[in-house]
This record gives sequence, C-alpha cells and structure tokens, in this order.
Amino acid sequence: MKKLVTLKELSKELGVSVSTVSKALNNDSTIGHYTRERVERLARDRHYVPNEVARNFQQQRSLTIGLIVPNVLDQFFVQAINGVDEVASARQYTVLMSQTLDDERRANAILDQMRLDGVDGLISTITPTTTDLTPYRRLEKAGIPVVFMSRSPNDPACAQVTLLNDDAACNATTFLMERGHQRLAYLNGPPCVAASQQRRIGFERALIEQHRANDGLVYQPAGLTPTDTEQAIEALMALPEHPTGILTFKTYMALDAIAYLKRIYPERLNTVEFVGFSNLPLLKHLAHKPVASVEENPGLMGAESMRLLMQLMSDTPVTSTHIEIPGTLIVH
Amino acid sequence: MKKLVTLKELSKELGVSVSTVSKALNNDSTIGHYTRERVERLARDRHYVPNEVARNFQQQRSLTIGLIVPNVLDQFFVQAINGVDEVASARQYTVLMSQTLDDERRANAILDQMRLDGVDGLISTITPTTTDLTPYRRLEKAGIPVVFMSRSPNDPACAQVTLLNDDAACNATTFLMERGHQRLAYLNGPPCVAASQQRRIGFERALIEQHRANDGLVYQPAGLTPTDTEQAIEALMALPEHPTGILTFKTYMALDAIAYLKRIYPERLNTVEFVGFSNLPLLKHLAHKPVASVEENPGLMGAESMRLLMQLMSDTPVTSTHIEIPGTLIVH
DNA sequence: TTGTAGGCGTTATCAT
DNA sequence: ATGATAACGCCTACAA
Repeated sequence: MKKLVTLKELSKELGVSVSTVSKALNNDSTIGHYTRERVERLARDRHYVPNEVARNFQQQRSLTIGLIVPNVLDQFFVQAINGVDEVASARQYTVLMSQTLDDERRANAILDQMRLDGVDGLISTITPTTTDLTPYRRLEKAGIPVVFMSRSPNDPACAQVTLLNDDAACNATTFLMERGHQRLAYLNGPPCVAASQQRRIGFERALIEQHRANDGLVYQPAGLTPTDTEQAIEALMALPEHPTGILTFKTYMALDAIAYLKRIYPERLNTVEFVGFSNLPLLKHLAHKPVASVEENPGLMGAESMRLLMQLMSDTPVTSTHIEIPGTLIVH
Repeated sequence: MKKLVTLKELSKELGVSVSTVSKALNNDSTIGHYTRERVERLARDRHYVPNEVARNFQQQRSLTIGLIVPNVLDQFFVQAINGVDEVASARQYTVLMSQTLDDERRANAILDQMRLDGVDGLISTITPTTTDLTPYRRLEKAGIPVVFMSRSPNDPACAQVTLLNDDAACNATTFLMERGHQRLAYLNGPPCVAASQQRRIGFERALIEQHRANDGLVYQPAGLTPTDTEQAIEALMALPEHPTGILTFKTYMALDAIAYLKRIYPERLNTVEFVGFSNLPLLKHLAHKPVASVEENPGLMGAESMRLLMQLMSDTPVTSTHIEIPGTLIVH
C-alpha cells in the first residue's frame, strides 16, 4: 500500500484546489465543463483511484461485512459463504470471514476483531455452547446489525435465517413411510443445537399425521462421531423389531451407519433405508447410499442472510427479521 | 460502525491532552506512572479500543491481505484458504477473499478492488486463460507483493507456491507399475494449465526410469466433464491391449471413469486400477475407488503462501521466492 | 513529563 | 464556478 496518486497531487498539477478535483470526480454539478474535462483526463492519465481506506475512514464506514462460520472445511458453510459473497459483491461489499471452530472463546475474539475492523454488519452462526449474547449485543449497541445464519439463539429478537427444519424432517419421514417402512427411527443431533429438537418435532409430527405415533422412535446418540453412530445403530438393530426407515440428523451419520451395517449386519443392508440432512456432492458415486437427502440450500441461506443484513444496514424499515428456508427432499 | 470511544473523549474526561493518552496506551516511556495508571484505568472502564480504520489509514497500511481463488466450492481451494487463514490470523492479518470463477474479466475487477481496499499483499491463483500480467504488475508497482498459489504464470520472476507435480506423478506411476500393471495410461488435464504438462512429464519420467517407455500412453481428453472422461476411457478400452493402471489429472476423473466401467465394462472393473490427484474426504465410503490418491496438501500450500507473502511484505531479504510442496501418495 | 501541531486522503460546508 | 477550511481518529516529531 504505497504511493497511490492522490487528489492533492492532481490538484497541484492542474493548479486548482483539492476540493475542485474531488467534486469534479464526484460529478458535482457545480463544476464547470472545462475544468471537469481537464480533471477527468489527468485522473485517467495518472491512473488515479480513490484511496478506499481514507474514504471509509472519512465516511465512518467500511463497505465491509463480517461473516463468522464454524468451519470453512464444512461443505454446508462453504456454500453458505458462497451465497453471501455473491450478494455482497454485487452490492460492492467485501466480506471479512473468520471461523470459530466452534470454540466460544475464539468466537468472542473474532467478534472483537470484527468490531475493530469496522465492519458495517455481521452474519454469524453461533457455537453450540454459546448462551451469553453480550458480545453480540455490544456490536448491535455500536450500530452494527447482526444476522444469525443457520444456527441462531433462542431469543426471537435476533434477526435470523434458518432452515425450516421441522417441515423438512416431516417430509422426509413421510417419504420413508410411503416407501412402506413399518418401523421408523430418528437419529438425533446434539441436544444443545436447536435444529436437533426442530427435526425431532418434524419427525414426530409426520408420525402423528399418518396416525402411526407408535411406529417411530427417537434415538439420541452420544455425539456425532462414527463411533457414536455405530453404537446407536447397534442399539436399534438389537430391538425385537428393528426400524427399517431411519432419518439421520446429518447425512454422514447415515453413511457411517451404512458402513457399520455392511460390516456387521450385511444381510440387513438392503432392508434398511436412510434419509439424512445435507445433500453431499459425492453421493452419486456411492454403491450403498441413503435413498434420499434433505438439501439444505445453504447457498440460498447465505444469500438471504446477506439480503436481510443489507436491509438492516439501510434505515428502511424491515418487514421481517426471521427468514425460513425450506429444505428440499432429493431422491437418489 | 458508530460511536466507538475515542482518544479525544478519554483525554477530555481526564483533562490531559490526546497525545498523552495515546502515548500512555502505547507504553511510551516518557509518561509518568500516575498519569499512565489513570489513563489505563479509564480506557478499560470505557472499553476503549483503537479504531483500526483510522489507524490503518494513518499508518498507510491495512493489516489485510487479499486472497483470490477460482472457486470456494472446490475442496482443494477451501483447504488452501484455511491454510492461509491460519497463518494470517496468527499474525493479526485479516483475509479479504474473492473468487474469479475462472473468468479473467472478473479476476481483473477483483484485482482493482483489492488495490482500492488497500491490501498489504496478495495471494492469487490465475485463471487458465490469463496471459496478460499487467494487472498484477500494477499491484507490484504500487508496492503490493503478490504470491501465486497452486497455479502460476510461466514467468519465473513471480513468487509462487506450487505442487511438485512431476515428482508426485512419477511416484504415483511407479506405484502402479509396482502393483504389476503392464500397460499404463495418463488422462491429462487441460493443456493450458501448467500442472497438466508437469504431471505428464512425471508420468513419462517414471516409465523411463523403469525402462518401460513403451508401456505407457498419454491421453488428452477434451475437457474435465464426465462425458469427456467417458470418451477417453472408451478410447482406452478399445485398444487391443487396454491399459490397466491409469493415472488421472484429477481424482474425480477417476471416479467418473470407474462409474463408466461399472456400467459398460463391469467385467473389467476389477482389473483396472486408478490413481488420481486430490485426496477427497468421502473416498472412504466408496465401494469402488482409486487404489491411491495424491494428497496435494492444499492446507500446507496455503500456509506456505502466506508465510512467503509475510516475508515479501517485510523488508527482510527473501531467501527463495519459489516454494514447491511435495505431494503425498495415499494408498487406500 | 506533558502538550502542541501537523499530517495521512477524502468529503462536506461555507465562503468567495 | 471554485477555493479554503475543518473534520474523521490516530500517531509522532518537536516544543515547552
């Protein structure tokens, strides 16, 4: 960041004042034709570009928004980032991104940093353990609006863009029942994540809607690791009438489950069917795969988050601060 | 970005000058004990944090680097981004990221934008079609160093971090020969990408080293789409003695090839073995998969790019502006 | 030990 | 139609 041409240099060279040059370049109507031409020509010749840092400083804004995600290696969030970026860059905003790795301390440090960097707004997921929202509050008190994406706090006052989890889970479950499965199960995600509960509710709603409330059971694995999933599957398979239609909180849980079945209960492999949340790109190459996946539309979620944030950053009144993105059932 | 506490406000409240407060907070040794204590206490009470935008402006730098990649949805680049981010954030740098989608016009617009944003340095891949380096030159003339990551121009004057393609291809090919394959083939990538040629050279070197120069052939598919790959495989299978050990420019080409074999030549499925570039995370779930993959270590590549850039941004003389990252053969 | 003054590049306000 | 001036928040010679 060195010797960029400045207004001052142009003005000196032209023998006019700095403010004249500035106005000429900003299409101020009070500048004479002749002067404007001269200014514009020289600016072009010298490859003048305004110094954004100075401009942002002067205008007390940065045309930058912050984006906080758990992990950029996660396909879901990569696509969400992409969606945010698309809308942001179309509106001349640049995106400052950081990952929390689901560590709350790290998240708070990032929030501080973003405030210092002078972002005009923030899109954030929260870590599963976060209950104290004061770091976010601090931002909002400083006039920096925050949109929670995908994962959001319980407080309904928070602007948020989330998946319509219960509907998606309900549809997926209904789909499994329509395929003829008599016994259903849902492998839940971490209890502290709101999406876990919402998907469970959708699962149960589907059962009730079909008047089969007793045909399904919710199993709560200890965690998201392959081992946790294997224990869950083992428990389900040990039942007198084991479920054959299984909804999983995440698609990769279904993959782990399938791998386990193949190893331990190969004879059941073709009788059990799975549906999971997240539509992974490599699924098409798999021999044994879930019969369907819930596409969570992360790109759309990111784009909508950015649009909502744009509204909040402008002073136009916002119609709704809660946006729910429907999931799409993809049958493989 | 509003009402952050400023030095001026602190100074007024304390009845001292702005510079005194500034110095006290910057550990200037000429400030008295008593005054310093008072200043520090009030700063803490008021949650004072220096305004980064103002500071960057004043110091004519931004503590920000630009990162330009083709596509954030590509696993390879996601991991590279991660590597960059790790090193950057450890050194208090923030990363401004944009994607070109391999469109040269878009890339040039991004380069302009990054210059305006006042990045202190840049890490970039180039689009396959880029030959005109003047947009990059312009940055360097403005004192902004550029590191090319993964893909780089032919000009050896450019600082770059790339995969040691020929060695990796050579190792992979040797591995296939050692597994007993008599006829080898290499499915190449786009000719305009330097990596394609380098990997071809490595493939051929392996054959020569084993004195089997006539046992391998290079096939140039029309592109990277599944259809292109299928045509290539069809051509290879039509040969009187079709190759059984096949190296592919990308692992997903191998996956497309395997899918095709399974469909059209199921009887040959177990006689042909593949090795491809890129170690995909979901590979472990596949029934039929490449026997090995070349791990391109994108995270390391990103980290090394950032380290090199840090050197270039400091004024310490740089030992080497070319870094080659070795590939690792992962046997599945 | 502390304060004053000037400057970083830009824009806005108010004179001329 | 143009120019002078101040201001944004911070740092740093230099002066007191």
